[in-house]
Amino acid sequence: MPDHPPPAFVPARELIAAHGGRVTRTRVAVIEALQASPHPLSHDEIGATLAAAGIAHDRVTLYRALDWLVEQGIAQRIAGGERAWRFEIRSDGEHRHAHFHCDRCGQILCLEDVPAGPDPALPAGFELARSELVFHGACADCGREGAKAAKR
Amino acid sequence: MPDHPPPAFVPARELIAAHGGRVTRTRVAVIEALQASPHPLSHDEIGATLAAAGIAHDRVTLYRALDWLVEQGIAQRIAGGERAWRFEIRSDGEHRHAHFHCDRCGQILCLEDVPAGPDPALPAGFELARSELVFHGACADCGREGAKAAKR
DNA sequence: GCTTTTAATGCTACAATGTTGCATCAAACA
DNA sequence: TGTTTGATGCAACATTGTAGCATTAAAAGC
Repeated sequence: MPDHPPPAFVPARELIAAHGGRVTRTRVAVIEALQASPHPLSHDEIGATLAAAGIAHDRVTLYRALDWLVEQGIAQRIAGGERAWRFEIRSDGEHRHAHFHCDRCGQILCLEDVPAGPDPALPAGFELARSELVFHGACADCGREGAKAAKR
Repeated sequence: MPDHPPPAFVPARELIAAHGGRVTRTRVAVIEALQASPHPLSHDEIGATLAAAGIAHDRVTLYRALDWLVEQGIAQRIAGGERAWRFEIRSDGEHRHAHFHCDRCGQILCLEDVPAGPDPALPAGFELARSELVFHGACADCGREGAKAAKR
């Protein structure tokens, strides 16, 4: 179903070094996991990926690695329908796009074709840093099964 | 700063009864708190309002009261920059508008003039339930103080 | 290659937010 | 007024995220 033409990503090691950070197992693995995924990943999912790759890691370390990536502009956060954040890699020059959150399975996917929209006219004194456009509903897989236990 | 012309809200008791729910202190107070606020309130803020009004309440009860309001379409959730949800009353027939989240003070306010935008063309099989357009940055108050401890 | 420096890591402990189960209470209705 | 059952209040727990600090190892200098 993911129909992304895989972008030519900058190698993780270069990306990290270019931002003046130390190239560590954790960071490399996190970036590669994000790059390999067609949709934004949660902290939990990334942790599972690292574990599957046999890379020992601590919950806190992962939080901090992700914080650093966001801080550096390498990755970005998307607020899903739950409390947890999702993360996706920020390909340089890529346009900001909207996201779709499936309220049943919780999956978030990128709507590459839907731009995040124009900047609004904000009241005086307000500074705009970024915008988030998230659509909610049921994805094709969940929608087919009819309205089952759709909470929230 | 809030420049809302206060909408003529349906009295809380009627609103609850119209949805087939029991008219309880908690629900009435929650609805009135939301109706009185110019911006979406967090669970915590609502709890504080109830406490200030001398209405005994339990954390869980408040969660459930809010769940019910959302379920009934009386209120709606907005995902802020933190984990916690914000709630606002849904005036009937009101247009969906965007929100602004101040990354410094955490406040969310309504951008009444900014529509939530047109529905996107979703892949086949997808069902759209609602959309959320949230802008992030610094509000006028926080922006004036310059970039202090602006994390995330 | 070896040493030094300090950024990252991995613990532990904790805070905040939200959920589940169940006994009790009280709103609505006869 | 009594009955029914939706709503509440409590306790216990789950999840997500943060703070402090000792230890490790990446990178730079020798």
